[in-house]
Amino acid sequence: MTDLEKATRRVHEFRQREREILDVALTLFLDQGEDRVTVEMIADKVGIGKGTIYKHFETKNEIYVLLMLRYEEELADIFERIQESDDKETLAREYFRFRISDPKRYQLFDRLEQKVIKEHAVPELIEKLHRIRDANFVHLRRIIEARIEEGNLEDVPPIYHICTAWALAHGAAALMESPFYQRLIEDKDDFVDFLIDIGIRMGNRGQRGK
Amino acid sequence: MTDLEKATRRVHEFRQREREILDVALTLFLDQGEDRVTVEMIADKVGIGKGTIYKHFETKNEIYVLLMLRYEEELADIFERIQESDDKETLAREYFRFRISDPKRYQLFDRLEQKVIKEHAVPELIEKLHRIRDANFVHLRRIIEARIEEGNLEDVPPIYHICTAWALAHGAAALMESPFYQRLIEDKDDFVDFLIDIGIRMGNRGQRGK
Amino acid sequence: MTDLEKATRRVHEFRQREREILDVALTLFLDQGEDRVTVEMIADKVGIGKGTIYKHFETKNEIYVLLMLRYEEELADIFERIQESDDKETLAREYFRFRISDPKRYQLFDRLEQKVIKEHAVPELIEKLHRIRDANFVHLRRIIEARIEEGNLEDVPPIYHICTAWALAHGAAALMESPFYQRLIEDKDDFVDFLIDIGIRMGNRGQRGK
Amino acid sequence: MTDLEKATRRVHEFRQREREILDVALTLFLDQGEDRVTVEMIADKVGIGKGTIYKHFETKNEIYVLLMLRYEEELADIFERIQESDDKETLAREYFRFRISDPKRYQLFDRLEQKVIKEHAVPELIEKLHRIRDANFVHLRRIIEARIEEGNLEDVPPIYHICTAWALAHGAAALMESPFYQRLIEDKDDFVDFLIDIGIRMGNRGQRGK
DNA sequence: TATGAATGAGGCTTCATTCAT
DNA sequence: AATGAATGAAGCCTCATTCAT
Repeated sequence: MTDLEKATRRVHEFRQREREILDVALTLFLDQGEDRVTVEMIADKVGIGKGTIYKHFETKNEIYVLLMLRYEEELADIFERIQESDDKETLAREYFRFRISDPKRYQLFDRLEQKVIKEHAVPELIEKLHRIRDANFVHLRRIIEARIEEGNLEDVPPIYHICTAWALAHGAAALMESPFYQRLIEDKDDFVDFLIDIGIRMGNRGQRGK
Repeated sequence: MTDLEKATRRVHEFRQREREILDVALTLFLDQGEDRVTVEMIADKVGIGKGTIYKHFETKNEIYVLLMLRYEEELADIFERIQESDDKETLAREYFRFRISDPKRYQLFDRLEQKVIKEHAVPELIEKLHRIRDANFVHLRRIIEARIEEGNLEDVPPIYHICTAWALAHGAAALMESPFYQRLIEDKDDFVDFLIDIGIRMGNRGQRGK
Repeated sequence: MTDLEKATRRVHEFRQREREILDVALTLFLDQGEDRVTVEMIADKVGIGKGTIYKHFETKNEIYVLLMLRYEEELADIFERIQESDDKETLAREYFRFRISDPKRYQLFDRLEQKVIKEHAVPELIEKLHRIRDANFVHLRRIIEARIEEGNLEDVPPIYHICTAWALAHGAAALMESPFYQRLIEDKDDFVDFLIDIGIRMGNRGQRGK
Repeated sequence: MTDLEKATRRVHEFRQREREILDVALTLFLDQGEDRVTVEMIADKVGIGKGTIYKHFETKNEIYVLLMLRYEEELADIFERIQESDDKETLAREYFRFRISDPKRYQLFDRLEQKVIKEHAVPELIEKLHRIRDANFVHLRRIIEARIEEGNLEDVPPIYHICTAWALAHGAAALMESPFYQRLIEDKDDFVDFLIDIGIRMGNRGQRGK
């Protein structure tokens, strides 16, 4: 094996470990709440020393943001893959399903973002996060605009439709987790179908009062 | 002044101070985030000693929940006042407006509830909180049922409509706060009208695909 | 009723309340440990205000010492009553029985005395406590001396016999409370008889190695 | 130096520091009373940070119990070393001397055990403490049984003799510390000899009233 | 005289981060 | 590069005592 190969492999292993740390951190955060999870717990579960974590990430806040970035990139992938699809509804449906499917994770990220922003921590990463979201937005906006042009969606600024969808998805994620509301819904699958249906049609033309 | 009057006044002043503490706490929590606000900061701003806070509330968690209770009781008042109204839509509209009007507060409470529940703290108060919510629910449900009977709303379990509305309101509250989405909406009032309109009609009969 | 009578009665009620406070304090201390019992708890159980306690006693430490004084005075009463008795052994036996009979109380006082002395609190009361003990000592010493003269007890300084008896009684009190040792003794009454017997005879002449 | 050696040395140093902390804690507890000694004071005297203490011990209570464990293990060592000795009295004499020799320490532990048990803290360590005591007991019991068989000790359950000895030793330890009794004994050594002698013979056959 | 709200010093504990090895 | 012992700021909470009414 050449030195180059060795170096390459080392870099690869380093990245691999990074991913592993993030995976473990996410699991623990979801399980116990980010406040109860210490850096040491993460290190222990990965099987490395606490100091090693700090070779990969500057602060705990950085871990938070990197997890959010991963999430947003997954979302970007979905957009990418579906882009070409002719089905005008699939995108919206996928978007909702992805966002609602793992509400705990989404809620976690929501909390984390608020916390990190409040502390003005890792501003460059936050910047990057917002850039990716912007990009994802562009995709959404294009779809919306097309559907408005076709006369399917009410002709308001596209951002209105997007934000409304975002709000419903966000609220739905919270709903799923709420122990209070949870116990009042018997057939969860049926309800989710109902909700998604509403989400998809709620901005349709002719749906609001004339 | 009789002894009784004195005692009554003292009780009144005690309650007054309690309210004052809660007001200050809420302001600080909204302003700086509950984690950054220490009990001492609250005491300082009220102009009392740290220990005095603990004459009124057992723990910081109790302050959290009492704030949430106040919120939910305000909501109950709204329901009470509107109850008799004939206007089938007013209730829903008021509900949305109240919930969306102060999103920061709502988000705060959402975070607090999750935190308190995770720590299994002050379970009796949490219990009480949920009881009040249950009561508020009953009002909502009655309206929904009436509108379904009139044939205005799609005939699914009323809870579906309620939860969907809850989700949209919750998501809307979050949306308003999101620094990211915020900067993309120019005419906020117009958008809120759009959103509330959607909220009110989204479960209307005949709106979903046949 | 004359003013004098009124005043007398008031004084009497005041003393009565004082006794009541001490009774309640003792009960609570024995039950929950002096550290866990707050002045407020005592006031609540007596049914008076916290401030009232401080009309009767300067500090919590004073309550401690007054309880110890009561104990030592009870002991003095025993000595008084038995004084005239001819039975040379009764006194010693009574002494042991009294001391051992309520080990929890004795242990409490032991702890309290150490605490108060360590803090150099209420030195006059501590002084008084020691004076009463001295007086009780005199009684004990007289008996011991008489028995030595009769040739029943080994002829060492009387204080030796007294201290040894004190030590055994003290240790016995601790023993009774020890959860560890407690479970190893089946017939407690039988053991106490054995112990008292040993206590009474342990300094008898001719019992030590020649 | 190999990595293994390094690791070994590091472990050794860690244990060493642990011992150091316990030593300092004991000194301070004996000197000023456990309640007046804060964790910070211990850290300061050892010359380390407050947080470091918590790398070694979970709570202040754990420090308490570990000190007690050390004491009980020293006792076990004494038993171990003397085990083979033929001298039937040496064990008892050693036991008494050890227990009485450092009364302040013994009293401290007694207080600590009561406190820790009352708070239901570190139950596993308390469990372990009791196990060691049980083991020490077995040694004592064997000796006692042998002496009963030889006809030297009164034939009552061996536990009676043990508990009586325990009580006397415990009481003697308290006695030595009592500022009150202390000033009445002039020749302390002579008295201790007397006491130990009594301790050793007090259960001898034929000593109780026929 | 009785009250009880107010006080604030002081204790224990947590944990993100640093740095010498 | 990896480690993990050390750090110390910071937070929550307790409670004996005071004092104005």
